[in-house]
Amino acid sequence: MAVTLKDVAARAGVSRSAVSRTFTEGASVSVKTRAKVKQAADELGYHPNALASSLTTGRTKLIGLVSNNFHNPIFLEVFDLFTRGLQERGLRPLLVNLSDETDPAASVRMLRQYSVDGVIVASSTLPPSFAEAFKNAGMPVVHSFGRHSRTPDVHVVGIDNAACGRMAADELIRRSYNRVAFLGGPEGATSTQDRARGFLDRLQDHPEIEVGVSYASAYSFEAGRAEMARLLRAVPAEAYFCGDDVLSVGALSAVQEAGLSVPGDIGLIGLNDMEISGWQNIDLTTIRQPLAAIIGASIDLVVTTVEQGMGAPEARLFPCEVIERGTLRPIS
Amino acid sequence: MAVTLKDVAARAGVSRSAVSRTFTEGASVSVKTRAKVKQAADELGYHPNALASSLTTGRTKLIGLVSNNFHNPIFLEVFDLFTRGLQERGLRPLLVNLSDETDPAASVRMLRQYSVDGVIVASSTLPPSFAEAFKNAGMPVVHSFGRHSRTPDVHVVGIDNAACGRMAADELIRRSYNRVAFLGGPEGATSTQDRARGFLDRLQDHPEIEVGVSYASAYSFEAGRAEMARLLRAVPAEAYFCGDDVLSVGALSAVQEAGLSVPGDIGLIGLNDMEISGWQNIDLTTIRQPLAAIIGASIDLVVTTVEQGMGAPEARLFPCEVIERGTLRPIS
DNA sequence: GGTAGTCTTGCAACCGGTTGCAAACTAGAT
DNA sequence: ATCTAGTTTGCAACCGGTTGCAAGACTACC
Repeated sequence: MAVTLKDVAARAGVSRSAVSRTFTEGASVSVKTRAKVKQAADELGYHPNALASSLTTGRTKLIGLVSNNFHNPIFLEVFDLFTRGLQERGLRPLLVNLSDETDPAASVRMLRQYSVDGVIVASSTLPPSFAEAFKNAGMPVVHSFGRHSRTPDVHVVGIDNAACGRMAADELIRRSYNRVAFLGGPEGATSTQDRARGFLDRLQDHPEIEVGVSYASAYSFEAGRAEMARLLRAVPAEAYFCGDDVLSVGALSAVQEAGLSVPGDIGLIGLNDMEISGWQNIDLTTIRQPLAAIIGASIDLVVTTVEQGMGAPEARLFPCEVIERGTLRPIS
Repeated sequence: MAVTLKDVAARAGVSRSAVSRTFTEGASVSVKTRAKVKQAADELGYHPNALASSLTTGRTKLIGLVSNNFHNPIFLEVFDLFTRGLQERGLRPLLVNLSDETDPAASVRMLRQYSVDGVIVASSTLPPSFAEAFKNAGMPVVHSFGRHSRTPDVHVVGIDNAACGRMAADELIRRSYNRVAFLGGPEGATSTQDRARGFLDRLQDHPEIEVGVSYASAYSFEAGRAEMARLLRAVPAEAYFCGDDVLSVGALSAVQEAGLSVPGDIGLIGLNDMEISGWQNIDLTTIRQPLAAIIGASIDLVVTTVEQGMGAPEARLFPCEVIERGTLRPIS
């Protein structure tokens, strides 16, 4: 059925090696031979089998793309950028969904069986041990959206979550809110921990401002809505920094359902700047993660790790910016 | 670096064939040998290389998952369901993003190079020729969310778009709207054409109702918003059937920006029931596609095609249901 | 103990490529 | 025409597995 090297070789009247070399960058073939081979290949519709060649070259050009975030709309953008970025570099994403997994072992095994060249773990909720499991199995790995650490064990690309927390605090301080709070994602997520830390740190300099902290059970609309509804039953803060846009939208919904207005009664600032946040009927003030830069850097990093081996684990962090829309009151 | 058959064979004191057979379902190995091999394999941390074995077996367990829909939130759910469904069956999704592609040739070549066992084209906007290109290259293929046709050229799984159009029309008729309209996606998308057809067909039975049709330039929030804004500058209909939820939300935004209310001034019914549509601050009345059923059937179909070859092309269509929320006026 | 039938096993060839090596060829210099 | 250096080429071994085949081991039965 499929056309192989041998067929092309026979048709072009050359050896199999000649055909192989014709399709190998930088191999030694004469112009004449190459032309003969090319023509025979075209006539037969031949294309080299990437998997067969991976056997000898040790490269599959397959990159495992591992995530557990299939409910946060931001991840559709993430997948879009990853797949395009990888494709542009001639790499193929092998997608692994570990929504239900708590143990990396199965994924490690699977990606080893497919001899992926490298692995990108794209998640802000998976613990560092996941990425490390891949590293320990000898695979080049990058943790995107992972935790910033001074001494990372694997390459990490993302944002400085604590800095974002401070940025959110500054934004609320500038707008003279007197009672503010952090509405985080799951308490166990490192991203939430770091954002909370930065937020609270900065507010320590302002003892006149009252500060609260609470956590939603997940990074999801429903969790944000439920937590805000709970908060509204007591005396709510004047403004909330939500640990993620999807939480913000949930919170926004709860506030509106309670008959209160945003930003009139309660101010909200999120984090991520997902596409939906810019929709005019959401119009969320938020902190934008430079997604494209993060993903570009993740791919670069995994590629150089594949090519040159892993040097010292690196943390590449990108600065965020406040996107001002309509959910915080204006600066007075 | 990696542990191979040979290493295990040496350690267990058996031939390579024995090791291979130990890991092959239904092969003939004695209990004793199997035990020896298993132990040696465990000690060495051996796992068979899936790609190497694919060379002889002709099966990679790789399924190409091809899409161009990376901006409609519904597709995050789609990817979630596909990846989980494939994983459960021991298959791996190789993701192909052809957002910018107009020509299937490159994707066909690439998926052939990786010897995928089958291909799933998941898109309601790609023309049938894309799926056919894979079929013509000899790959088992299923077009999910593709066009229903009495004589399909490839397997198609999805919904009966014309029936959905009729369903939307019925819903508007039941609510006694006198001036209704279809607000479609891109005019070239088969899904939009069919939905329009069903909608208009049904309304032909009601000559007393005034009917309009217009098209947004894409299945996107912004396109829906722009088109609705344009419509509002003239005399708008009383209720719109939007060809997709993401269009509906855009339209909703435009209506609200114009200072009008939904469903007070204008009614909206969408199609898809994406997660966001259920968010309380969107609360969109819509027609739900049974996503899980469609995706399950797509996987089943591609699997049986891989195993038994492609019989007559089949169209599996699933019924939709109206999800009543808050964007149509109550039945009077 | 002998024999037929069934299991198990290793050999060797093969899947579709790549690559080190040495032979064959080419071109240039003398 | 001869020699040298550099290219091009095919052979054969290899990547990590699978599998048809025939020989060897085992079981059961007479």
